[in-house]
Amino acid sequence: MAVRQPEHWTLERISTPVGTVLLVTDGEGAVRALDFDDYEDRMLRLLARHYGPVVLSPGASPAPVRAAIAAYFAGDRQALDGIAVRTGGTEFQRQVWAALRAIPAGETRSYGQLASAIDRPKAVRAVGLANGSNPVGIIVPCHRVIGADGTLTGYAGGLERKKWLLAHEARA
Amino acid sequence: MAVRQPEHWTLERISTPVGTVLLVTDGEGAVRALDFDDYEDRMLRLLARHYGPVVLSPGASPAPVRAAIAAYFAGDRQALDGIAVRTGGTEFQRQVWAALRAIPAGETRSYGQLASAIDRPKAVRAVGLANGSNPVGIIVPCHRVIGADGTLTGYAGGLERKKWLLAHEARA
DNA sequence: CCATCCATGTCCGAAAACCGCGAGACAGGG
DNA sequence: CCCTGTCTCGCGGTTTTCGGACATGGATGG
Repeated sequence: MAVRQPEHWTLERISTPVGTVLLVTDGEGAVRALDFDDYEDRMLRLLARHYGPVVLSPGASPAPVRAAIAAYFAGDRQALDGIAVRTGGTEFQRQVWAALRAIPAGETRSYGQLASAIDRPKAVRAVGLANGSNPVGIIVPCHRVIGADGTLTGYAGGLERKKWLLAHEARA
Repeated sequence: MAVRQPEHWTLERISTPVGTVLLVTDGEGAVRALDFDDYEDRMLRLLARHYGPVVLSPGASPAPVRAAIAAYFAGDRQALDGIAVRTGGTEFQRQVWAALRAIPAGETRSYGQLASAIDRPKAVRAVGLANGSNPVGIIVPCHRVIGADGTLTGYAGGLERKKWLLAHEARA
């Protein structure tokens, strides 16, 4: 690792029914990270790993992004679909995260199904790992992946939130 | 490791008495790398390590830099002193490389002396290593460092070139 | 004079550990 | 039987850890 121009991005704290979230957007308005504020250190660690030194300045996110998030929590399940997201990560992780966005709100998939979707039917645990290191929570819906037997298994923000999000998407 | 805006720099091939050299300069005219063309792959590897993906476009270097290099080979020993150099690397490596530029042309230092110069008298081998991974040959004069007993020891461009450069600086 | 040992920072490759899984085997309880 | 819970094991990408190599040189002991 070494010296490199640090990235300069914007950080906004947004209050939601599942708690305050941290939203990081870049100079072009794309979302780089979204996490819960009680896991702030993890988010920072992840950003550092993917991009090296990063400078975050508190400030307002692009209006379309804020609007989409508000709409989602207000009940518009598909409001997040149009948001531009840009991530680091390995080729494999990007594939997994891309596949996540293809799961429609209101539905779920098992880890195995997801693995098959990216043509690596046996890389089931690896998919779990990649899922767990998704830097853009909620928008990239890692919460829509559950165990083959229907168990919620795990969630980086706590199972309560996973449950809430799934219920929210089911009722809307 | 991961995605990151690639840097865009200029690459020029320059013919010299010690063979063709590759000169990389950034948008602000600072030298980022200089190596011999028979070690091109090593230079690219080093750039990649320090900066991540880098795009090099063949083109002319800034006039002052070219002039300085020409003057140096024509016999003006101190012509390289004013050239702006910017490097990656760890804190330790940067200290070593900075100390190198302080060695006047026509003189040499031992690895031990160099180590003492940066206040780490025992980090002798480490200095050797840092020396060997100097990305900016000739301008940052790693060739002016020799063994405590006067042996030339090693040089990333081959001992012949080290010998030639030292003789050149001695005779001018 | 020669052989050995050690300090020191960094890189690189190999190996091991880690897991947000899931299928199959088995034992109990109704 | 059927359903459930528990255990075991293989899966595969990523991260972490560890050990060696090195552009040296001074001290020590034969």
